[in-house]
Amino acid sequence: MHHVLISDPDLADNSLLNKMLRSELVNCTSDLEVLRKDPNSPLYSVKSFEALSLKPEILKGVYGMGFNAPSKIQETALPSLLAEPPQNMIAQSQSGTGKTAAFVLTMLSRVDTSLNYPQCLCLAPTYELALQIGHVVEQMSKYMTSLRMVYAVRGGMRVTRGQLIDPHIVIGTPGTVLDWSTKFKVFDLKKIRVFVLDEADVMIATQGHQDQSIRVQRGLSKDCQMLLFSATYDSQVMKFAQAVVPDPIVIRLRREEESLKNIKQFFIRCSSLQEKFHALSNIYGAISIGQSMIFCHTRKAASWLAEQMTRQGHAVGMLSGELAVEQRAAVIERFRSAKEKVLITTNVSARGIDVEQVTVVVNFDLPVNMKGEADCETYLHRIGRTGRFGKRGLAINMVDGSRSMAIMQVIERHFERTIQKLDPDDIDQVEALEEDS
DNA sequence: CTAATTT
Repeated sequence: MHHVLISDPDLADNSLLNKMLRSELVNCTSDLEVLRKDPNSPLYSVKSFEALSLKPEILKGVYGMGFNAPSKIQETALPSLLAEPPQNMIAQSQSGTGKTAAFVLTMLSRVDTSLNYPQCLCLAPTYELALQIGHVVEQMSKYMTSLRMVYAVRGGMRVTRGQLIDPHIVIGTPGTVLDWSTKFKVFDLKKIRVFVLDEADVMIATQGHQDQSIRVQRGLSKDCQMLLFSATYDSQVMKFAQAVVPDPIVIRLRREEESLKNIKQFFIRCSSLQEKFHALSNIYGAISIGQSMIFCHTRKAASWLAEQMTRQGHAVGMLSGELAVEQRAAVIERFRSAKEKVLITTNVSARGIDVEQVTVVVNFDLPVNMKGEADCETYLHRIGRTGRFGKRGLAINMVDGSRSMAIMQVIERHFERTIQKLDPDDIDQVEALEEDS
């Protein structure tokens, strides 16, 4: 039945879509919390991509990516994302649950490829994340032959002041997008119909990219659909988000710690930097960890550690903001294709980066904020690089001294999950863990 | 120099 309907070109029509939504969809799942302006209006959930009456070429792209059925967040978010009139959304869902596909699907559904100007705009906090989102756009739009996309990132395409660009979708980092839209005027923010903020909490946080993201947002038309996605929003940021986004549907996980269920967390107590390095070197010397990411607090620490590990004979990659853009693309590509199994990095890779083979995350330095306090949001994002899509993962925290022990305990209490002690000399412990996970 | 962002 569905297939007959999909082949009908009229199905792109949203009034038909709405009819279908009302007749075929069931109530939303119980572990998501949904807040709306009018809590009495019906809310729908969808169990198949067919039920969304997507354009056939988009549906083909979705299946071509190996997606068979909507993920949990997609079940609830997609009907609202695609409904007419467009609705704004603030969505929270754990790492690796299909947020990117959800908003890319929305952009592709709303774009009109017969109009040769940008209609969808997506902002991400880093260069690597912008590339990753772009890859999802490319795959999902494989059968939309006339669709064009462009990256607005540092070191990317050069533009000329006043010379309008014609891609339909712009993916970029905040500074470059702001330059393109306001300084160079190569596209009109007023013509954007879907605006996506990925990793939205860090994009609007005072200590993050707030200025540039909000300046872009203020240039948008009143009726532009605004979508905010992230795995985490601290209460302040959520409050600000709700003040900035008009009448949003808010979809949140009821329990944050759900996302930690499949990740085993450990700590190793050390007394100095040298000791941390030796403990780390022991771990990597004794066992073959699939693929892993090691997070450091500073660029300097990351390049120092990479050098030390290399000297010890480990093949490692290093990624931080001190690299040139071309180098960054090369490093992430080598890591993705498992040419290098270990990536030593900073918070530049804490969010969003999706490399399926990553089974271990090491916090060589625990994440702290500007004030030197535990940064629980970043912790969750970092260890969320593993255990994606319900797979098991391992997180190892290197603790040196009482201050970092206190930081770890704050994190432990925040998530109400025990972080077990690991003896750095007892490698068998780790091996057993690895087999487990 | 916390990290990221600022073609």
